[in-house]
Amino acid sequence: MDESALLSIKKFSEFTGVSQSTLRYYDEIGLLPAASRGENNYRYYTPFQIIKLNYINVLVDLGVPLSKIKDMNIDRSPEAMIDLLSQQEVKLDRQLYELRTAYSIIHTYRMNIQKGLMAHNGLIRVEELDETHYVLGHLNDYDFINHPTFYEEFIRFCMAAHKRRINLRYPVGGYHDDMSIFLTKPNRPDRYFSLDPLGNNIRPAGKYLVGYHQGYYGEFGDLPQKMAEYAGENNLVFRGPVFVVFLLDEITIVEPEQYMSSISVAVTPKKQSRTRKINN
Amino acid sequence: MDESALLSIKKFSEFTGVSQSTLRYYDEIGLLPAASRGENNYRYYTPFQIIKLNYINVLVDLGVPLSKIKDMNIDRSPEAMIDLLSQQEVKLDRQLYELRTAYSIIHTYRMNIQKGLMAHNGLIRVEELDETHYVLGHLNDYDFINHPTFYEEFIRFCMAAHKRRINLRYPVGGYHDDMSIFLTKPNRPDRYFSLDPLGNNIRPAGKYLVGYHQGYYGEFGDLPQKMAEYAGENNLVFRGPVFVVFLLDEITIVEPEQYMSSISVAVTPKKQSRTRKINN
DNA sequence: TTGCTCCTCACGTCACGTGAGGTGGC
DNA sequence: TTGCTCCTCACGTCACGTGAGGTGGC
Repeated sequence: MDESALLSIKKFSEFTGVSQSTLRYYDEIGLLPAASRGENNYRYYTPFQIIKLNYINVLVDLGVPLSKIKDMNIDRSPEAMIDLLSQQEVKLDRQLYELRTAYSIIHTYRMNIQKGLMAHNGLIRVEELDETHYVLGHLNDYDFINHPTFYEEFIRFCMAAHKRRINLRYPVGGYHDDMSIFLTKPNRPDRYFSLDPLGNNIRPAGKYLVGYHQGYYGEFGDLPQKMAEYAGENNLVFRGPVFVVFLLDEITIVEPEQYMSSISVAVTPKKQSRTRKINN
Repeated sequence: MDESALLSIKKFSEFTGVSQSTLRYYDEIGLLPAASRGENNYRYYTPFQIIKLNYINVLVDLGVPLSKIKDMNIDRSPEAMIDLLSQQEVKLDRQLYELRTAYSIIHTYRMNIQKGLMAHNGLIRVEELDETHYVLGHLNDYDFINHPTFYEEFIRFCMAAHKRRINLRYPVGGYHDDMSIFLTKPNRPDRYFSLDPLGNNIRPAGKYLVGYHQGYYGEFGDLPQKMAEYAGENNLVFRGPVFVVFLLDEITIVEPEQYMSSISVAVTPKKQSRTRKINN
């Protein structure tokens, strides 16, 4: 190949799509030194180096650090390359897992915010909810301290969560063993839970009575009673635990009075002759 | 909440899983200032700040820059949060695409290297190959320059590839229109191609005669003739283009004499009475 | 005196991007 | 003289991690 085929850094950059500053950097660290230097100290590259740079780009895209690429450059072999590829694949697996987690966090938060925006204070209605996974925290103990409030037990839950490997990246809510307990002590959930999609606990799909309340954590006003009345009027029986989820909280709202939470509890129709539905 | 509940930086770090240096950094940039400073200038945090930090962690995990989190902290609203989540989702989509590409590059390279390691010079055999996608380059012109070789046309292909948006991250090979052309000019492929899985061209699944050659690019010795002889002896007819793929090349091998390439061409049994298979 | 927790300050990281200020040939 | 391409050198980036050297109370 004759000298006339030498490429200036501008041409080389254009042919490869790699910026001039990157080429100078690769030259500086010895990863891809210019083939020669002109009298004016200009860098000149051979077309052959396009292939070399291309190979570097492959490894860069795979997330291999430049220092490792340099090492591989000197000491390469099929076996070493297979090892390197396998190592990178493990890293990619980790990244993929983190990506999936990020997607599901975004999904969960966006759903909650949207529900919060569409609700209004005191709204009560029956909703068809999908299956939801979650992680349950420890039993709350409201006697351990002189002034045990909803919020302080919640802090305790957060403090314990890290040790118990509960993922607090997902929204957290209050869990009452059943509706009668919720009615007597609405601001003292038996436990807290995290809406982790990888959690072992499952809230099954089905009909739920959902009430929405605007205001600070754990203060529900007359909403619990209203929900009980609603159920009575519509011949619904409460089944299983009560879930309190914070749809709009300090993450999105400045004023605590505008926080929005939802209370969900599974319901089934009451068995009685008036409904003519004895065999359901 | 009384003062006794204040947490030293060590405790706060333990409860949240965030390192002390990170906490000092968040304090420094005003993202999460310590609730108070002791007489000895120690940082003290309130348990309430666990929730705040937790919220910061969520956004950090989503890839939001700290400066943006700080802005959101001051000026938050459900709508702003939904916007932010949607923006991050677009970024994640991009990352996911790049991850998938990286996986398929690793897969392609590893397959090639493994095939190269298992082959030996002069090996010829029929293989059942899967469907493969690829991108075809321009028609090579061996008259444009005084000394046109396999390698120099390859360089031209690389130089043109970037402009034609051909992804050179995948392995590249030589393409001959059919076996008769390959037999007359084995070192002058009609085109080059890139093994891009997103390419529009498809090499269908089926039986291929594959020959392996050890040596420098474009020098195949008597392998083309041997492949033709093998086909004749085994009553095989060549169909369609010939693909030359570099299994072991400068990326993995130091000595050019040890490069390994494969030549693949589709084959079908010759229709003749001796095989008693007239109706296939 | 030793050990512990905390502090600040400075520097390193990684792969470049971005000027500032200068050169050499048309 | 102007315009173009190239050069080197220094500094910035982003989110911390890692010492060095010092403090304060038991």
